[in-house]
Amino acid sequence: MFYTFKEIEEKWQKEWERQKIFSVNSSSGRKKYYLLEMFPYPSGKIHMGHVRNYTIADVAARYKIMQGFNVLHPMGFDAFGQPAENAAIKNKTRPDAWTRKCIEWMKVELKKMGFSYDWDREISTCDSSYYKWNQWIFLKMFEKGLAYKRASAVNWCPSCATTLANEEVIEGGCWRCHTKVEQKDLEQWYLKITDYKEKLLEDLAQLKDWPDRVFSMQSNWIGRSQGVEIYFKLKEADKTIPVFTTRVDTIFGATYIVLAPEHPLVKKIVKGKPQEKSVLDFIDKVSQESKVVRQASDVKKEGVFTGAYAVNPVNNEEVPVWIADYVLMEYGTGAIMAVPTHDQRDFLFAKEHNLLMRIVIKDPEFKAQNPNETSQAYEGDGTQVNSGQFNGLPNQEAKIKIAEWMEKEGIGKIQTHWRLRDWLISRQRYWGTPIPMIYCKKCGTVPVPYDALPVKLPADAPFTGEGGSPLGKVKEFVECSCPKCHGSARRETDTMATFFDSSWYFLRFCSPNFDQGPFDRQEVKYWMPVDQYIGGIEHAVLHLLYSRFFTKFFQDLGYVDFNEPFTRLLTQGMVLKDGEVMSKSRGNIVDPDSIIQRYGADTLRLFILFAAPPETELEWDDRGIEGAHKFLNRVWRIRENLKEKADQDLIKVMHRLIKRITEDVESFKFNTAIAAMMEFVNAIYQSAADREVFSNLLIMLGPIAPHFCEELWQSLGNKESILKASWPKYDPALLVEENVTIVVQVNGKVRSKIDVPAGISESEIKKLVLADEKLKPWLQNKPIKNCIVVPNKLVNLVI
RNA sequence: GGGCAAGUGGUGGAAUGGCAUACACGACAGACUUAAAAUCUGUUGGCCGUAAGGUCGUGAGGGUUCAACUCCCUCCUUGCCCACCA
Repeated sequence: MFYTFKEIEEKWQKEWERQKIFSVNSSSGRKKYYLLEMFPYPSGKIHMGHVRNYTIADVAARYKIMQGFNVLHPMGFDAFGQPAENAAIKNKTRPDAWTRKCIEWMKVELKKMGFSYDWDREISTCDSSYYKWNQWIFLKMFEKGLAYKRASAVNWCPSCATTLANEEVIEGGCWRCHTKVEQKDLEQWYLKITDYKEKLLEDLAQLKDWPDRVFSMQSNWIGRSQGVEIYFKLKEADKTIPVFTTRVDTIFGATYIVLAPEHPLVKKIVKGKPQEKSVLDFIDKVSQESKVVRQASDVKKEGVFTGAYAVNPVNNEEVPVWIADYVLMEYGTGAIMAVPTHDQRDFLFAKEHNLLMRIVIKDPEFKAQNPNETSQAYEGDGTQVNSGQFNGLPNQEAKIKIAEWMEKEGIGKIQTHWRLRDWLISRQRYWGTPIPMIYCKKCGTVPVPYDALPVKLPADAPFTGEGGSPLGKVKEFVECSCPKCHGSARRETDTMATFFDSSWYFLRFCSPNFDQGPFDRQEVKYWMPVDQYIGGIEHAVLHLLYSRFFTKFFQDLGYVDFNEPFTRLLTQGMVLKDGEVMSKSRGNIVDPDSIIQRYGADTLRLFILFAAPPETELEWDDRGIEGAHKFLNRVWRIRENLKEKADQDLIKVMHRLIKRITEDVESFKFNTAIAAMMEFVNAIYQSAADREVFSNLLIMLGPIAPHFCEELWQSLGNKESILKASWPKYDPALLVEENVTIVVQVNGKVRSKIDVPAGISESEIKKLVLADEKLKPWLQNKPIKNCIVVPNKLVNLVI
C-alpha cells in the first residue's frame, strides 16, 4: 500500500498558496529570521544542484517557522546574462521573451518541490523596476568617485566577444566557455573595489560562521602582502627604480635587478646602447606571447641584459639591470631585486646567465657557504651572513631591523601591496543593464540625471554574435541629447556585468516593490543582515566579495547600519553521478522532474538530505531514492496501528530522539537527524505508539517531507497546518537512565560490560568490576597498576 | 611551488579523546503467498574456530595518552583554491 504522493503534494501546494502561509511582513511581533539561497539563473529547468541547495534551505525555513520566527524566505531570478542572448541568436527569439518563458517553467518546477517561498516578493533582475536601481547605484558610485572609466589592457574573451573581470578569468580561460582569454586595449568602466580592500580583508574576521575555505579564498584573492619598496638608483641617469620585496632580509644578496619588459624605463635606458636591438627584439617577442603562455610555470625564464647598472643602496654595489618575462608589470612596481641564492626563480635565471650569487641567509642544516655547491635556492629561515651590521641576527628579526633602518636612511619604505584589482564591469553585450552615461562633444562624460532613470533597454537589437556592443547598432537608443547643454550626444552602449545585479538583490527582497530608492531603509533595518545564506562554493570569491563590497558602500552612504550582509554562510556540496559532477556534456544528468513524477517531491527531498551532510559532495544513487520512498511508506503505515496509550519505554526513547533530532536540525546535520527519525520509526514498530508519539514524529519530519506530514497531520484531526504546530520539547527528567552499561577494559581492550545503577560512586563501580567473573582470565591475580573510571561510561584497568 | 580540506565495511555515510562501522543501500536467510512483488523479522568488516571465543582492523609509518578514526610529526593519495605575486 503506497501513499498517493501526487494528489497529496498538489493538494498541499494549493493549500499553502491559498492561505498565503509563507507571506511575511515586518510588523509581526516575532523575531525575524532571513534565510536566503543564491537565486538561480533562469535556464528553464531546475537541476539537482538547485534541488539540493533549496531543499537544505527549505528545511531550515520551515524549522524556524515552527520555532516561532518571522521567516523571510524569498526567491527571484538572476535574469540578465549571455545565455539568453545566445538562445536569441540560435532560436531567433527575443532575449526577454526567452527569459520570461524560462522563469515561468522554473517557477512551476520550484513549486512542485513545495518550497516555502514568499512569492509576493519575487524579483527578476531584467525588470526595469529592478535594473533602474542598478543604474541608480552606479550613479551614486560615480558621484563618489567609485565608478570611473579608463583605458587599459583588459581580459577579452573572443568567443563571448566581451570583456571579463579578473575574477572571471580562471586559469587563463573564460569562466563561462573556457576559451583562452586575450589582452585588448579598451576604454572601460571600472568600480573601485580596491578602496575597500582593507575593510574587505579585516571584516572577514567578523564572519565566524563562514566556512574556513571561503574565508581563505577571499583573503587569498585580496592578497595583502607586507614588504619594503627599495630604491635602486640608476648609475648613469638621474633615475630611480623602485622594487618591491617581502624578503628585505635578503637585500645584501641582491646581485642584479630585473624589470618587466613593459616597464616604462626600459626603452629610455637602452637608448643608444649596444644592447638596444636585442632588448627591443625581446620586448617584441614577449608582447606577442599571450598571458596564458607567459604565466605557465614550466616555461623557461628568458631575459636579456640592458647594458645599464644600478646601485644596491645597502652596500653601494653596482648591479646589472636585466629584463625578463617572469617579471610582471601588473604586480608590485614591475621591477624586482634578484636574490639568486634565496629565490628559486632568480636562482635558475642567474645560473642560465652566469650572474653573481651570494649567500646571505645561512641554512642551519646546510654547511656550504659557496653558492656553487647548491643546486637550488634556500628559501627558508636562518641566520644573516654577508649582511654588514646585521650579521648574526635571525633573518625574521633582521627583516624588521633592516626595514626600519632603510626607512631611516631614506633608501626604502615599508609598504603593503595588494593583489585585488578594480572591478571591470563593462560588457559588450545586449542583455544587461545599460550603463547610464552620456557622451557629449562639449560637456564630455555626463551622467544620466536620476529623474531620467531607468535608461531602458530597447526591446530588441541586432545580434550578430560578431562582437561589439549590440546597443551601438540601435540608433534610437544611442542618439540622445546632453542633459547639460541639450546638444546632441551619444549614450554609452555597454551594459553592466551581471554580477552587479546580484550584488545587492538580498536588499531588494526586503522591499521588492519600493519605488523611492533601491530599498526601503526601514524594511532593511528590520530584515537585514541575512541570518543564513546558502549556495555553491563556486561563488566564494566573485559574488560574495562583490556583495560585501556593495554592503560597505551602502554603509558609507548611510543607507544601512551593518557592514557585512551575510551572518552565516553554508556552501553546499555538489551532486555527483558515478563520481563525476552531473553535466550535460557528460550525459549523466538525473532530471529532478522525473524523480518527482515517480516518487514525489517529499521522497526526493528526503533522499537528498539523507545521502550526505550538506557541505560534502553527494553521490546520486537510484537505489537510495527507493530506500527513502520506502521509509515514507513505513511512516504512513504507523497510523493504522496507533494504540490508546504508548509504551512507557517508547516514550523515553522518544524524548531522547527529540533531543538528538533538534540538535542535529539546529546545526544542519540533516543526514543524522533523518537517521535518528528512522531509529524512532524502528522503535515504534517494535513497540506501541499513540497519537502523541506519532504527532511528534510528524512535526519533526514536517520540514523534510512537508506535504506528506501535512496530510497525516490533517488525518489525525488537526484543523490547522502542521507549520502552526510547535516543535516538540524533550523532558530532561525522562532522559535520565536508571541503569547504565559500563564498558570494562583491561589495558585499553574491551573485555566485559556490566550494568550498574546510574550515578553510583567510583569505589562502588570498582568493587563491582573486580567481582566480574568475565575478567578473571585477564587479570590472573596480576597487580592492578591503575584504574581509570569515566562515570557512567567506562572503566579501564591497567595491569 | 604555496595554502586549505579529505582519506572509515561491498556502497552512501556515523562516531571529534572513552564499545569503530549508528542509520540506510546492497546481499543472504526466514515468515506471509499457489507464485512473485510488496510487507514484516533476522544475519551481514577481514581472518582463525563447529562453537564459546580469539585476533587483526579507520591511506602508510612513527609519537603523545590508561585509552587515538579523533591530538602531534613524517609520508602517500585525492579534491579545491592561489600562483613566474617579488
